[in-house]
Parts: sequence; C-alpha cells; structure tokens
Amino acid sequence: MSDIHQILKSYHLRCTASRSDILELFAQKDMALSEPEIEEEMYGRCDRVTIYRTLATFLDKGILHKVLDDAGAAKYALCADNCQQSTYHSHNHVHFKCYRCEKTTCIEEVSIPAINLPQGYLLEEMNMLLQGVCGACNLPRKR
Amino acid sequence: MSDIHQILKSYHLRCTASRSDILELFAQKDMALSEPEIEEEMYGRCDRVTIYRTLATFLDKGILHKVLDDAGAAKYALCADNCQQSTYHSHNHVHFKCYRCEKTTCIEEVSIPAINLPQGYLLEEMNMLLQGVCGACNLPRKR
DNA sequence: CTGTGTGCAAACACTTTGCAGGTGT
DNA sequence: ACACCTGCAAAGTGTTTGCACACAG
Repeated sequence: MSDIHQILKSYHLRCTASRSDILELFAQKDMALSEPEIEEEMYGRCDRVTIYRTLATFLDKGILHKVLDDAGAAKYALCADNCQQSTYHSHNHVHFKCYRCEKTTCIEEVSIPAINLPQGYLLEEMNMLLQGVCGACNLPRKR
Repeated sequence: MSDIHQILKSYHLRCTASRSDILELFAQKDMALSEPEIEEEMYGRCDRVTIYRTLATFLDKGILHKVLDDAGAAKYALCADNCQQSTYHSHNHVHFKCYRCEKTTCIEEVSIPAINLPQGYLLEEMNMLLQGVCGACNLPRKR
C-alpha cells in the first residue's frame, strides 16, 4: 500500500479517502495550512466538517501541530519525525510567515533558544512566529 | 483632566467614553484581552462594533499590539512605552499564557533572543508565546 | 457486522460593513 | 459646524454539534 496508508495505520487510524487526501496535501505543500485553504485544495472532494474533524483527529494523534498565526483562521502543520523524541511532544522549531508569498513554513534548522522565565513560572509549551520575507521571495532579480 | 484623556490626546484621538473606558480597562487589567472579554467587562456600556473599531484604531496608532493566541479570538495588549523607541515599532518581549488562570501577560523582563535565520530571509516581526503555569498560580500551598 | 467516519443542516462564535444619527472639538 | 464616532442591523467568515447513512476492518 501507499506510504500514506502506512502512516495512518501506524497511528491506529482507519484509512479513508478524506484522511489520505488531507495528509497527502500536507506532505506535498510542506507548509502550514488552515481549514479554508485545505477546503479550496480539495475542491469538493470532502466536506468542510470532515476537514475540521480530521484536523482534530490528526492533532490529537500528534500527526499535526497548531501553528500560531495573527490572521483569522487556525493553521496546522505536519509534525517532524523528531517531535515525539523528547519526553513530551514538543515543537521547538520556529515558524516563519512570509509577507509576500503568504506561506507559513517550519524552519527546522532553527530551534527556539532557551528562555529564562522569572522565578515560579512553569514552562510547558513554546511557540515562535517570525514574519518578514522568506528566502525564495527575497531573491535578487536577474537582469 | 485624567491621564487617559492625556494619552488619547497625545495620539491625536478624540476622547470619547468608549475609548477611555477601553483604554482604562487595559491599564487596569494589565493583560492581553480579546473583544469578547472586553465586551463582558463593559457590560453594555458600549456596542460590540465600537469595541472592534476602537481596537483597530488603537492598533493603528500603536497604543495596542496584537498578541498571538492559539484559541478562538484575537487578543490585544498595551504597548509599553519603549515600543516606539527603535527605528520601527517592535514588540520583542515574550508573552506568557497560563493554563490555570488563563491570563496572557507580557513578560517585559524577558526579551526575545536573537535568531539566526537561513540566508536570504528578511526578518520584520517576531512573536513568542510561552504557555504553562504562571508564577502566581504556581505558588506552593500554605498549610 | 460493528464501530467509526462522513455529509448535510443548523447553530454558534468572531469580525466586518453600511448607514443614520449623535458627539467632541 | 463639521468631521468623526457610535449604535443598530445585517452579512461575512471560521468552527462546532446532532443525526442519519456509509464504509473500513
């Protein structure tokens, strides 16, 4: 069977058309996606509600993680393989949102630096969103 | 006149009841607030739409800044005096959201560490959200 | 066959827009 | 007096829930 099928199986999820389509979309696009964006890409192949429920399922299983965004809709991205490695599921990489191409991507190479919180604080999750112009959009123009 | 009045005047804004109420609320609460939260605190003293428009105005003038959040509604917080100091308006402090008291606060003492992005990236804005248990909620219980 | 996933309808929550009337300066 | 602010109504978007049917295992 396909990779996708295997992945779903490994998370003890039934392999349905919607689930493989959505998972494949994330793998292809390699960027953070919101439900409306997914819906557009699916072009009626599955219902909006199914997308929301699938996102919730994937989030729950640790296939996806939420990505912070300052716009209207919640975004999600594939977890890297090493997400599960530490004691608890963590995503200490940085997300970058480009003002030009509008894409939000995970910068796996950059990890979030350590932070010294004031005494008494208990840190459980860290998220960092950088915004600006990405490498691809910032290329010098040829003449 | 009151402080609030002075502040509004300094931003070239008319001093209206809604504006001073909302600005005062932010000053009192000293935490990030969403429109629904503000609406509740205002208890009918002004319309929901006015709150949204006031938030937009304050954001535009640099009185408030957006605070990232993984929940439903957008949150806003007062800009510190030093926001305006650098060449362009920046908020390189960390935000902390407590799982217990649900408050999101600005940790002014901690600034976001420098990040080395891959070549070609142009950084314009940085946001960092930490989540866990805040100092106040994490106090050891007395017996 | 059975439990889980899906689609549809509807409700809910957050946010924006248009317009008429009110208010700060 | 005039520009700007506010309230109301309505519509636009994002998200959740209930229920009947469909389908994977």
